Amino acid sequence: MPELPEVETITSNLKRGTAGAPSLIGQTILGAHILWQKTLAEPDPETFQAILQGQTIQNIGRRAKYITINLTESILVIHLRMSGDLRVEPTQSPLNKHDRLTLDFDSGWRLSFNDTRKFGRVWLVRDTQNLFSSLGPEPDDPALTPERFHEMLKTRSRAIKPLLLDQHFLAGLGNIYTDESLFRANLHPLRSSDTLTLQDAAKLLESIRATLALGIQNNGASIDWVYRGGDFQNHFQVYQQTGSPCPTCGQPIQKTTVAQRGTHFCPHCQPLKGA
DNA sequence: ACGAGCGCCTGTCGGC
DNA sequence: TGCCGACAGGCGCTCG
Repeated sequence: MPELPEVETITSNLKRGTAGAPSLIGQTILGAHILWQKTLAEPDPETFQAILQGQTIQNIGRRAKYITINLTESILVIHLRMSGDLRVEPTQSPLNKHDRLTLDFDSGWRLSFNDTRKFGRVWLVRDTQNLFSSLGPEPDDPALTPERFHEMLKTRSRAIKPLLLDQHFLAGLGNIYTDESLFRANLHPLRSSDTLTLQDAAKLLESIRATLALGIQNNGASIDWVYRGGDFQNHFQVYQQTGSPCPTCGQPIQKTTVAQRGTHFCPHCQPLKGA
């Protein structure tokens, strides 16, 4: 499910609260329930429960596609992977199908990690250094200038789509926002990264930022049965638009496979140069 | 350094 | 209707 905009939406909902649930800031943890063992990456279940007990949520944030929940003495880190979701509901309400891990708070509310495909992971750590040290920059980092981005692209010789999907290169993009960003930048998904000019790099960076901002503005994208509440799927220009006319030129959008991922693009607006 | 293939999982959809 | 393969918003691993 989630790429940066969806994770950002979920994070800010937890932090600010919603119409149906309070903010988690200030809530104290009574206990944890682990319903699927492999969801907990570290530490072991006993240590996890013992450490969490009695800790209070101080802050909630996001780094790349990770959600960070700062507690009194530890940090709870959550990655939703493909199908994960976080829900805040009354402790008395029945568990949902595919709930994998839950936290009960003293306020009578519960945070549940629901994850159909069981790919999601939860860590409880002292600090996030080990988890985050190899991540690329956030796309909206002001230090990421067009010149710097151009340098990063030039030092690699890789098809641009798999490179953008690589979280060690740039953090936050997934399949949807990569396809949409490349379309906006008029770049073919197989274009080799070291052939981009400074102008290409600047346009790509601007396209990534605009696409992510639009995604966040629309609370992310809701597709299939997984994530609900977002509207960005109504703004897709190429993703899942196979055969539909390109919004710019009218030629049919094509679908191929790049890096084992479904890839949507306009062959006319995104011609392949320097593959 | 790079890309391909696969594993991890459950659910949905289209074709027959 | 039922079965079966393809596919799905992610990512870490091995291999060549």
